[in-house]
Amino acid sequence: MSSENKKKEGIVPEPSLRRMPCYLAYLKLAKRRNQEYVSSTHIARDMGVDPTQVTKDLSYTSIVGKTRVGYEVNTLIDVLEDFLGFRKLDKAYLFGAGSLGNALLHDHGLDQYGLKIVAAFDIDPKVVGRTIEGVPILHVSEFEKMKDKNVEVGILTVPAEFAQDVAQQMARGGIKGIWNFTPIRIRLAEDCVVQDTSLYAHLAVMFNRMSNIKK
Amino acid sequence: MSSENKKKEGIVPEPSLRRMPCYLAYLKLAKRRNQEYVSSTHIARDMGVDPTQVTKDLSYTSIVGKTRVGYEVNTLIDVLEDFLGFRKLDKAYLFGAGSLGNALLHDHGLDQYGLKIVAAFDIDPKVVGRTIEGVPILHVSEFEKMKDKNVEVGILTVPAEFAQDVAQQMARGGIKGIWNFTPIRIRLAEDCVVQDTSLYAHLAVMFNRMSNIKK
DNA sequence: TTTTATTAAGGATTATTTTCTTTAATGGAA
DNA sequence: TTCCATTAAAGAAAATAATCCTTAATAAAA
Ligand SMILES: NC(=O)c1ccc[n+]([C@@H]2O[C@H](COP(=O)([O-])OP(=O)(O)OC[C@H]3O[C@@H](n4cnc5c(N)ncnc54)[C@H](O)[C@@H]3O)[C@@H](O)[C@H]2O)c1
Ligand SMILES: NC(=O)c1ccc[n+]([C@@H]2O[C@H](COP(=O)([O-])OP(=O)(O)OC[C@H]3O[C@@H](n4cnc5c(N)ncnc54)[C@H](O)[C@@H]3O)[C@@H](O)[C@H]2O)c1
Repeated sequence: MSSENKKKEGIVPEPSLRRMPCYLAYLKLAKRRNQEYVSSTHIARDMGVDPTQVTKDLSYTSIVGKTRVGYEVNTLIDVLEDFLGFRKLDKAYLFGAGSLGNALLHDHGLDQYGLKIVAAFDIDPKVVGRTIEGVPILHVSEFEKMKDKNVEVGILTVPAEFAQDVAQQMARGGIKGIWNFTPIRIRLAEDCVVQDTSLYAHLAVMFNRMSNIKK
Repeated sequence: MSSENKKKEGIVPEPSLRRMPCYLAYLKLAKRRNQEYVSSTHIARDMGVDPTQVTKDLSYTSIVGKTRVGYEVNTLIDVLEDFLGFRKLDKAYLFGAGSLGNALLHDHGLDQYGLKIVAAFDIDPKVVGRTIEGVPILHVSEFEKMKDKNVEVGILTVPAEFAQDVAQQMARGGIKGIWNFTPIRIRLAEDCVVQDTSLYAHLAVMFNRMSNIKK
């Protein structure tokens, strides 16, 4: 009888999820300052957000705060990292070892946040066969043969015109989550999550806000 | 009498701004297929969004659609690129030439979307003085002396603990828009825009949605 | 011990964003 | 020509998210 509700219940709003890594970063700085407890009031003041928004966001996790004291910093860090999936390391394939793909391959920061690129795929003979930062670049045709059940995340950095096709290929190959850096909206079956991260979109917002200020 | 309203009026909602680069990408593909006109109905169907959302979003620009026909593809591309600020090239400084900063320096895609990194700043003697992809890496102390009025955009890729300080330095040096890749919420005066782009936030959302599907 | 100030948490209210509905226009078919 | 199907655009309604308000708890001060 609650199966229709089940869909909604347990669903965390995207705005809240997006703020959580910010709280995490703030807490890590607080830990360095040897703070044992930190209250939503202080988090909110320091971060320039609303205090009740902080408690609401954190209430989606299992953390319980102490009245008049706040949240235990160490516990909250653990809870958040766990909740956000930053603790376990997900293996990922990268599709499209071009300019942006190369940039991501050169970046070591992601390892600390639960993501490890184990192989890259491309079609350009000039890059296929090479190795970047220890990650082999294979031809996309190799992907079909691999079917590694341990790799569920795919990073999509191919040119826009191939985005939809490659995404479908990824889904067929068992990829369950696509981190999509192209500005294309991917249409796929329900069992594959597509997370859009358009850098251009952020640039567009920044340019617009800048021109607003100049009146 | 309308000065209180002036603040609101002309303000484009962030969700709309974020969708616009997607429309642009879609239109460029349509142009390649030699489509002269494209309607909101078709854009919406292909992209998996609501048709009225498309018209609402596009109504923030100067474009006017033709009843029963749609929008002229070429005009809409021009209008959108102009509206989003992708036409004129903004010069940018990069602060923090570490793993992510290097990645951005190696990436040539941004040039096409209105952003050109002309110099990078760091404090690490191991990188200061070097050149990456033609971009010189200078010591941050050099920034103070430069005061180049033509550079209004700053890219922030320093470790979290220095983010606030470096951001303040940037604002003092005349930077009007900070593209913030750190997970820290920057607190600054009103005349400097801060655009947060936390890759971790997107990862967090993707991991969460993936675990939801697994039930 | 009593009071005070601060807090988490839950519910109510307000603001924002999305979706639905209606209207008027118009190219193309009959 | 007349009708029909499709569209942009504007306004209404619904859904979602942010903010405000209240309550109960409790450390610290008096
Ligand atoms: N470069 C950026 O700054 C940037 C920023 C945001 C988004 N993007 C988007 O990311 C995507 C890639 O951008 P880029 O600048 O790296 O382009 P790019 O042309 O440098 O790289 C694309 C790579 O994908 C490969 N490729 C093409 N078809 C393929 C296929 N079927 N399977 C696997 N690989 C294939 C190409 O050989 C090439 O190496 C584009 O959609 C772009 O819009 C780029
Ligand atoms: N690497 C990633 O994948 C990634 C993704 C998202 C966000 N981030 C964020 O981006 C930031 C940088 O990450 P990273 O992995 O590149 O770290 P990093 O340590 O590799 O690079 C940081 C660089 O900043 C320099 N620096 C330090 N203090 C400075 C100062 N005062 N002025 C100028 N430069 C200074 C350091 O010398 C170093 O070169 C962090 O805040 C991180 O959270 C990183």
